[in-house]
Amino acid sequence: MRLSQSFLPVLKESPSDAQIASHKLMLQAGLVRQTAAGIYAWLPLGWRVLQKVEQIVREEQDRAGAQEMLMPTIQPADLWRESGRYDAYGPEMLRIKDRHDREMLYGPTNEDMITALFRDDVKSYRDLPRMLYHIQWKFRDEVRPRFGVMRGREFLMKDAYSFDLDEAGGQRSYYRQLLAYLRTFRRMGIKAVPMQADSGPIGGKLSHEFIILAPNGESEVFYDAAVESIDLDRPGLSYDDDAGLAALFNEVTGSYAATDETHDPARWAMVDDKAKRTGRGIEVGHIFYFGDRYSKAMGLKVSGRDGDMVTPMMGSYGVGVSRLVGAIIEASHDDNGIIWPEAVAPWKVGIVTMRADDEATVAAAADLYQKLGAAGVETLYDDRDERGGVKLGGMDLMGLPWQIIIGPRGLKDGVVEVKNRASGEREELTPEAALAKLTS
RNA sequence: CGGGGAGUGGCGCAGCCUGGUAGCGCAUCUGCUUUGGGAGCAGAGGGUCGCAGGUUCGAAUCCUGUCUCCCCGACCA
Repeated sequence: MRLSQSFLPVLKESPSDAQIASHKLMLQAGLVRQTAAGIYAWLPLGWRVLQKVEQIVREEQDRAGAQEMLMPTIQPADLWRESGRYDAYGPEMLRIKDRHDREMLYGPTNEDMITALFRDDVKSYRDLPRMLYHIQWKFRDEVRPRFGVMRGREFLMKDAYSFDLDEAGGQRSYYRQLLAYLRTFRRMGIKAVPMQADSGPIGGKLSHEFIILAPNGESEVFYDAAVESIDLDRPGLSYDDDAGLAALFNEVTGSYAATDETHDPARWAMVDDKAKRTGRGIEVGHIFYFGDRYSKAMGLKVSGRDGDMVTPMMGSYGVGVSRLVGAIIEASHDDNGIIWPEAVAPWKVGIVTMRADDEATVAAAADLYQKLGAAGVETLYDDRDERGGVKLGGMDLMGLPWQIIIGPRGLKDGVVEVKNRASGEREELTPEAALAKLTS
């Protein structure tokens, strides 16, 4: 992408609305614009990142054996009456009426709908187990949205649902998602710690939330460093290996990890002092096993092996996709701007010309831009007629992992500068060497 | 929902107390000079001061109502 032809509005000062780093940076670097309280438009830069995050989530769900589908944002109220949640769900649910005065709502989640869909077409134990997911916008009319996209009213969420014949099967599905989540967050280049969670109003026995550590996190966290070093690539750990999955689960639950809500000082005291880790965190995922809570209420039954009717056991597994974008920034930035982990960066490389009026500079930049593109490296080329400093500041703010800085001074010696955003390291390389380095 | 704060060119703000017809920085546009970490000079464009009433000869400014946004708390992916 050539910056001169793009819509990437970067602000010199950050709007006064924003309070925390990620929110400020998202506005300043032009990722989002607020449309109403807790509702955001995603501009090209933010949208690219959001899609990267979404794609990682999607790939890991697919690997775990879940099938993607798409359910609507608008749902009929009657669906929620069936599960008994329509009246139970508070004012966070956005209730609307269509022109025929039918009661509708903008979905805050989809357990009810998926249960109905599954019920209507699945009749036999042979069709179980199944795991389904979709990535869709949700709306929860929070009393007080804040922190930008981390606590918005409208948000993009991946929610998966598992259907199993019995509790053991449900547990297996849960373990699979646990592994999928650990792999998902690791791929994004962030540290997300699984913590035993209170399963809350949904009810159920198994529940974990995944917390990204960030100084501005909403809750305080306490955990044993051992949970950070779980090997996810070891032999025997696969989605088809029950023993391996169970071992993983034991490893996760065997180490103390809790937020302030569930913190147990007595158990905490038993953790080795050297392994104790505390800090603040942001919840980016939550997995639940809730058994027959919805299947029972909504009459989901299948014929069992012996001809009897069986009520499937369910679980649901959420990832706050849009929230993750904010959370990643919260966990990865400095005074100059965002520092994207490469896996979610909007572009891998940014090219800056220090002198847009120097022919050799522009030619070298255009050549590198073309070659990087041909090699499949996502590159943003700042070809604007701006001063070097302005462009460098912009690059730092936008946080692309690599910058190639090209100017007459270096070209005189046949080199360009390659800068790593995260470490700040700079190297002077020939354009060919720079190309080789960034395409390898 | 309780408590606090704010709405004035695109962004950040001053002006309001003590009414007299709107200003500053940045951004934008034009020209010239500049050019390796957010340039200088000269000029230009852009605002019914959130909205609605009221007081007054006159309202950004005073009064009433209303909407929106932000912050703290309670609540949440």
